[in-house]
Amino acid sequence: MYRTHTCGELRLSDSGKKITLAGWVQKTRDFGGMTFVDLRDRYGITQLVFNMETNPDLCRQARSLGREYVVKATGTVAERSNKNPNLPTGDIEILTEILELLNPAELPPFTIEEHSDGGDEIRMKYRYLDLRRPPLQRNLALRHRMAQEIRKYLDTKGFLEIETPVMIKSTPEGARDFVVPSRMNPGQFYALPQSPQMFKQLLMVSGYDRYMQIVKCFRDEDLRADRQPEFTQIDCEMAFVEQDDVLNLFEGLAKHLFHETLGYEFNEPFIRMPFDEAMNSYGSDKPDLRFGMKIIPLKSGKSQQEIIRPTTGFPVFDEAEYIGTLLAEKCAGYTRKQVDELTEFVRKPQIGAKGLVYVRYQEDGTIKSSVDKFFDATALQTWAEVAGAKPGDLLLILAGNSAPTLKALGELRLEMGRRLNLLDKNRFVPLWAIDFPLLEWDDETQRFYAMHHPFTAPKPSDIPLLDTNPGQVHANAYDLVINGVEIGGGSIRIHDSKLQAKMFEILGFTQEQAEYRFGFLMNAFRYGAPPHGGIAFGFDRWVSLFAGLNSIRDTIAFPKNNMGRDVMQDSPAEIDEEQLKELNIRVDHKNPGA
RNA sequence: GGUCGUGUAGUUCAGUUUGGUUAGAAUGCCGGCCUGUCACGCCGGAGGUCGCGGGUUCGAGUCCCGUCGCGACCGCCA
Repeated sequence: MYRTHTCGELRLSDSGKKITLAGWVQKTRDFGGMTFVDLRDRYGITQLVFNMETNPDLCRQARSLGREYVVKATGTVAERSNKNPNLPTGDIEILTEILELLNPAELPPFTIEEHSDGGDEIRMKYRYLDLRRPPLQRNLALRHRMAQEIRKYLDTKGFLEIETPVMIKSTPEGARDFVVPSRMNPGQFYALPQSPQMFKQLLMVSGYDRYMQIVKCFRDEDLRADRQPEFTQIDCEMAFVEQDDVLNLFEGLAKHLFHETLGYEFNEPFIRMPFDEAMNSYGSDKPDLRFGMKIIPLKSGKSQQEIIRPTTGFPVFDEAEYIGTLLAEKCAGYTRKQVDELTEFVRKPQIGAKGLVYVRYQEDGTIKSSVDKFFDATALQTWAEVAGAKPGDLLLILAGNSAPTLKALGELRLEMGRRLNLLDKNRFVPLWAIDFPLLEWDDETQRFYAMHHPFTAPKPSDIPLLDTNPGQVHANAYDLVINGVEIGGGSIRIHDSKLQAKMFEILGFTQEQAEYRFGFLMNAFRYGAPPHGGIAFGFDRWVSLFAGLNSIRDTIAFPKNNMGRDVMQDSPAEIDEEQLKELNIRVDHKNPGA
């Protein structure tokens, strides 16, 4: 028997028990006359004690242990004379009688403790060592807990977990596919699913009216801190439901998860915010509602609003399609340097604003701005009033074309939120973003693309617009957003094969193309498809949000870096000529000799 | 495809702005001492292809060119 207990469970009440522990040596503290060894497993740390007087041989053996040696120790639980209040097992120690070395260890390249001294790069290379650290173990345990609670909750709601294939047919829309060659079908390829979208809709046709799956999905696109080439979705679909049914049920799931894993309660229903409002007030379709600071329009063609009048000789404003401002409360005291930093921030190519106009509503009631040359005090006063500014506040104004300016204001709003410390990691403000546009126009290819995916149902009242003004059609689509993070999204689907055919037509598919790619789905819809809809959540993101992480990498046991490489395995890698031959594949390197 | 940051001891970093003696610190590691530590302490020691290649120079960690790795972001991600 290797152990009778774990390293995290023994307490004062176990005193006198003869026990055996097994684990890794975290640290030895050698005092000459006596030696302490911290023994670690994933449950905790227990101190072993060795005394030169009682057993010199054993004590010398303990001294020789190195970090991360795997050992087994048998002894008696005893109360410590010096207790350690920082350790759950700190009231006791093990008077060790037998010490068995199960396996020595090479010196690890970084310290394996709560806070390692190693950087990201080396910890990724030795991921199996990093995973020994408590923070990683907590993250993976949280992930496990959440997966269990998701299955538990959805099971009580009658969902069946059904697996769908991983090798499927490539679809042209959306992200790039990862592709798998077929040896038995030379020249032909499977694709890995970007999501089980069509399969879950087919399951609805097949009568499995509540489906769920925690499933890997694959997208061959450039990566970010919150994007991996393979990631996990909580994929769900329901038949005979309307949008409200879906939102209500999965709001229940979200509340269940918050309650069970964080003990966090919501007493109010989640806010439901139309896409247009999110864009106009927050410059984002995933607003962070942990703080206010809404965007206030000062000039907007759409709303006929024109607080800022022309005739000023200030072309930046005169020529702007849109002018908007943020009210930064109590920031009138910002120094020149701070304002310059903000200007620099909005001028970064990623943000793309040309410049930043500020208006200080000073404590003494006077107003100062960077455009005093062009506007008199009365004009500035009007802006301040519209923005609801009080003495001591600062207005930050951007101008330009509507969409990019709103987006830039949204980024500036988040930057101010960070600077003013308004982003509390322990507070969660969810919302449902609803009423998304069905289609997005792409200038480059001169065609519409589905904003969600091509199976999303238009709002029934907007269907006539499909012929006259497709860009104006709204969809029965929705996103769950928490703290500015898109946690999940879904839609009510088209279940009518004629309407689906029309969608493909609007998206520029010929009938043949649609038939080739989606024929099986359209066929299925002819045999009695129920009205249905669903949602999919980014499981990795949800875990990282709950764990308070900025990256999803540490919610995944073996993640890839931002080039899609596994630096531990060193994958992807070349394969043997023999393998290629079998697959009828010839590699045409862009850079010969690579 | 683009922007920005970064690469120096096992590890985390300083040194690079302004080229100049033997490249430092902390931590880890090794040896010695130490009977109540738990960030143990004290004494001693080892440890460097300054990412790689080229160039400028009497002289390059430092300047220039190229290249590679890592990270963040924009584009992209239905």
